[in-house]
Amino acid sequence: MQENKKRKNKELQGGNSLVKRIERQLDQLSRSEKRVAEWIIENVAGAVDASISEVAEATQVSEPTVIRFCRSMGMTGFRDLRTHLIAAMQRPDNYLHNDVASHDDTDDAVVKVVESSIRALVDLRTLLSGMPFQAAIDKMVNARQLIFVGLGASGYVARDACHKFFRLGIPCSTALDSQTILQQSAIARSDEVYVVISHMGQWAEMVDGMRCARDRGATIIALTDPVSSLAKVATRVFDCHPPEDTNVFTPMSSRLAQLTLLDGLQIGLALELGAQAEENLRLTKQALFSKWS
Amino acid sequence: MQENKKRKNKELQGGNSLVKRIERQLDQLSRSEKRVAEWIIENVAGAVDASISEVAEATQVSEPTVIRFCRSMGMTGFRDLRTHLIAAMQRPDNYLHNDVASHDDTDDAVVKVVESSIRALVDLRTLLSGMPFQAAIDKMVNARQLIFVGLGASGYVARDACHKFFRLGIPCSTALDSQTILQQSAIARSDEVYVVISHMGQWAEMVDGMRCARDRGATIIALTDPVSSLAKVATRVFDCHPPEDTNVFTPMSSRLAQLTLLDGLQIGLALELGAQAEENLRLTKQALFSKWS
DNA sequence: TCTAAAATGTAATTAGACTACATAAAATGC
DNA sequence: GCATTTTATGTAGTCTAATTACATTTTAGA
Repeated sequence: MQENKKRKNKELQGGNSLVKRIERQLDQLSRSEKRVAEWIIENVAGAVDASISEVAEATQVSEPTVIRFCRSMGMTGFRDLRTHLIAAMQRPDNYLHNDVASHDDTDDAVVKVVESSIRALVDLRTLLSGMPFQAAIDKMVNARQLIFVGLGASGYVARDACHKFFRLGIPCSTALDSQTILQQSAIARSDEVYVVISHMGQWAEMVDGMRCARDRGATIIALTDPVSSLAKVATRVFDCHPPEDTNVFTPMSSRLAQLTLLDGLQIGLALELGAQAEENLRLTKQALFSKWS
Repeated sequence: MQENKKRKNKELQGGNSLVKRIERQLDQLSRSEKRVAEWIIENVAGAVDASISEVAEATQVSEPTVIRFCRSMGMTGFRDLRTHLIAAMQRPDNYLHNDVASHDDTDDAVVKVVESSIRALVDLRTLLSGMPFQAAIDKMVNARQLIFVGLGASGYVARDACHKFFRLGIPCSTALDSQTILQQSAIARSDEVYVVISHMGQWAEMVDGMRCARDRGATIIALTDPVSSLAKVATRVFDCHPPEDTNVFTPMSSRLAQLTLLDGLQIGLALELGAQAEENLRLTKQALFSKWS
């Protein structure tokens, strides 16, 4: 008993993912157990929330068979399996891609949305090393002003970023429509940094404006598709490949990656600026929190 | 010495967020519930393996009291609590590693930011099962209008959501400052749905406005801390616990969770609305993409 | 084709989670 | 300080999930 408990804990914390373990043993299972195994792999997320009868139902198998499957996997029972599944879900690399389909029920769809968002960020993590954070920050440190540029949905990202960066004590503004972009860039200065967010990087007015600003000596940092015309105009490019548009139900997880990337830039800049920026951050937080505490 | 030992123990068992959340609410609990809370904090590892009767036994408290404690913590029940404890156990002291420190270099900091964002979404994933998606969507399906409410940083989330939902063909608007919120809610109707985003759920004007709208029969869907006063006023609550504010360099990953959650709601609603909404989504995408293809 | 072993299901059992209601304690008003 | 309401807690029972024991079916080998 004592020993059992100890072992369980060790496995919980230790590396090897349960999902992979199931996959590995797949062909040593009987037909029914295999069905259970496959369903769980397809549906790790759902399995975590399911009761034994729901699993039995979904796989067209009897309840004892589900338990037998658990035992075959070396667990003491269903409860134990659930424990390990929950643990496995805490490792983001275990999430697989699953498109939302029109026959999905609400809960399935929601789970798929969240998982696709997680995947977007996991993908981002692998791309980080190729991104010019230090170069971008070096430009920002001495900037007179940061201007965040984005049209449509990217405008919301630009706004969010502006709101984040201003808390460092740097003058920040936004340009969220063609007119503003063109006017702003017409008076660009070499000590200004434009942060441009655009999935496609193909809007003519935006590219024109940025080219103009660039010609006037401003720094253009673009979060965009690296093959776009915007990327060609930019001083530095952060590779945000556009969403592959397979499915109308696919959410725009790419904007989460952009937001996170901008979070990274902001934190990086804060570190570079040192004590003064840190103090500014502290003060802006405090200004809100002191309302209640 | 004694205290030192205790503290060390605590750290070992979890610098994890759930334990912190329990600790934070400790003094808002009744005497018996507090005993349960304290036992769990001292004994996270054991609590994971325990059944409800074992917890009741160990704390000298009745079983329903244990369940009441779970509910007080914003969980749906004991099973739910166990799920969260297991999830929390999976990151023993990683939090220390994930916090950006002022001596980090840029690349380290950026990686930490991305990982903490991933963490936020993985946490969201475990919270999903307790969230009233279907109920919220049922209300939205027949709504005359959706009104997205948020102040400050949450305002950006509200805007983003508004922009997402309107593409389904539903009338959508935003209320992003106290004045607008109060005026809007003064004329609320029973066929309107308010979607309110607020970390703390404590801004008096917002809570007042929502109470008023609720009294007039409107549906209030709140993305907020489940123990807040906003939550008490809301028709449905999506548990978005506020960020534990340890560090000025911590990015607001919680807003990523909110955005993702709203993505899920929107997709779920699209599925519920069926072919017409799907067509609207397709058309709005096309309207943008036809510019280049 | 028969037999033994393995696989699977049925039905009953047990235990765990939860609810409704009752009682006790505390807070509030008079 | 007593009555009244509110809050906190426990008791007993219900319901559901997990598990076991046993029966039936399927499969593999002689």
